[in-house]
Amino acid sequence: MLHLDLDAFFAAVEQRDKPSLRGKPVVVGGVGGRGVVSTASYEARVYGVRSAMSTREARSRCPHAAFLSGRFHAYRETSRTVMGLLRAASPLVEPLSLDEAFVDLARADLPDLALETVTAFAEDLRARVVEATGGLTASVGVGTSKFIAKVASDLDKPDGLVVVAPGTERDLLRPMDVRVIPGVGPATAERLRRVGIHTVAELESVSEDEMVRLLGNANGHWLYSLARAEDDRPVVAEREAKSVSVEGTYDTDLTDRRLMEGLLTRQANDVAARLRKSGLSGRTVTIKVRLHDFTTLSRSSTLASPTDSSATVARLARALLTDLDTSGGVRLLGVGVSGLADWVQEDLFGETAEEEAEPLPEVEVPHHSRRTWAPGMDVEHTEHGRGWVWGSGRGVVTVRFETAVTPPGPVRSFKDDDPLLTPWRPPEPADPAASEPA
DNA sequence: TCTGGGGTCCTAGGACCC
DNA sequence: TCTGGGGTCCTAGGACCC
Repeated sequence: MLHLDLDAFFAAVEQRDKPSLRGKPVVVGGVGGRGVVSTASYEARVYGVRSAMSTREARSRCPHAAFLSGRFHAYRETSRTVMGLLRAASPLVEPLSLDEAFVDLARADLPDLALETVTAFAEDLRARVVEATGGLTASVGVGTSKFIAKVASDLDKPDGLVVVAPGTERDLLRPMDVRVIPGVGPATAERLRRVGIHTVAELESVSEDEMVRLLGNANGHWLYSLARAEDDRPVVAEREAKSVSVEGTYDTDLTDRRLMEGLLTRQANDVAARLRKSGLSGRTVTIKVRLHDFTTLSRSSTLASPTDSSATVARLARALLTDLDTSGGVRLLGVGVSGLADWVQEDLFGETAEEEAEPLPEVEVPHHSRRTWAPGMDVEHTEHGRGWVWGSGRGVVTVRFETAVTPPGPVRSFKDDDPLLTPWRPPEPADPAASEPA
């Protein structure tokens, strides 16, 4: 088994495409007030910047780094190139993410699986990755199982290769922290720590029954095996999606229910559009709500038959919100669809099922402007999203949001000559009553 | 203004059916 | 009158991964 991991992938793509960033700290991730680091280049890691760290902290540790929000199209394209390279080497390739994959070497075109053969093959593969990607390096691990290959690829990062000889697996693992085992995260590690288990060697001494008692059925059996380097998971080349979801964290907490409904509607539209694009539909709609204090709630509802309709997903999502007390403020909203079924479009030709997105509710926004707000006028404001005027009254304008991202508040920057306001355009969807000038 | 977004899998309780 | 057990589906929450 071979595991390949592209080094600091997102940051490396940025440095490849923008020569001015080469040799400099680069941080890719959320750049908003509540963003986190997705990838830090090795130059940034010197300053202690790490994945999953808040961007705020990364900025304080390394203020001179380039902070980028990411160009996923470029990452996807480069990933495709690498995966193509792997698939040319073996028909059995399992991508784990854009920057990682397992390759079944037993199915590769190799005379044998001797250490020298496999080592030469892996070195050649690494060289080809550099060539095909315009300079991106990969760390590779090879071993007798997925687990060992993955552990091995981590041992000599970046730009390294480690081949673990058969028979040496358990000796390799014994001194390691239990966290090397996939599935042992912070919570499990803490549970183990409390009973005095820190290393794989210590884990080995626990009976299977005790392990199950400690960590539950699935995790107990799983850890018992992996502690002994027993892992016969096959490479699975094609996996079917089980859910599709969209979520967003807002720079300031949401308090306006109408706005929350509008945001859920937009997310539902996005999710349903993605379902249609991939020819899927699902029966269960789930909303996710993270409150100001980070407690996370979910509510779901299952339909009798699968849907890919924006209107259905949106209505269900809004209805599910009704259940929840959001008075303390909401930092995250999300919509997901699961229970997916292949769904063959009835009319393969003829009218493409270009479904109309569910219209977004309007939101009342107080403003401090003497301007006349004509319905249909575009409202562009980075802090409050983009939309158009739906109606207006004294000191208040009703905005139908297209892309609202934060809750409405006083619209400070709306001045009479505000460049963010553009001339009238016809409202859509047309509502005769609302297009009367105010 | 600590704490992303897209996922997967597991657990546990309740409803319901046989 | 009191008490079954297995299986499936649904819901909510949590751990984990990259």
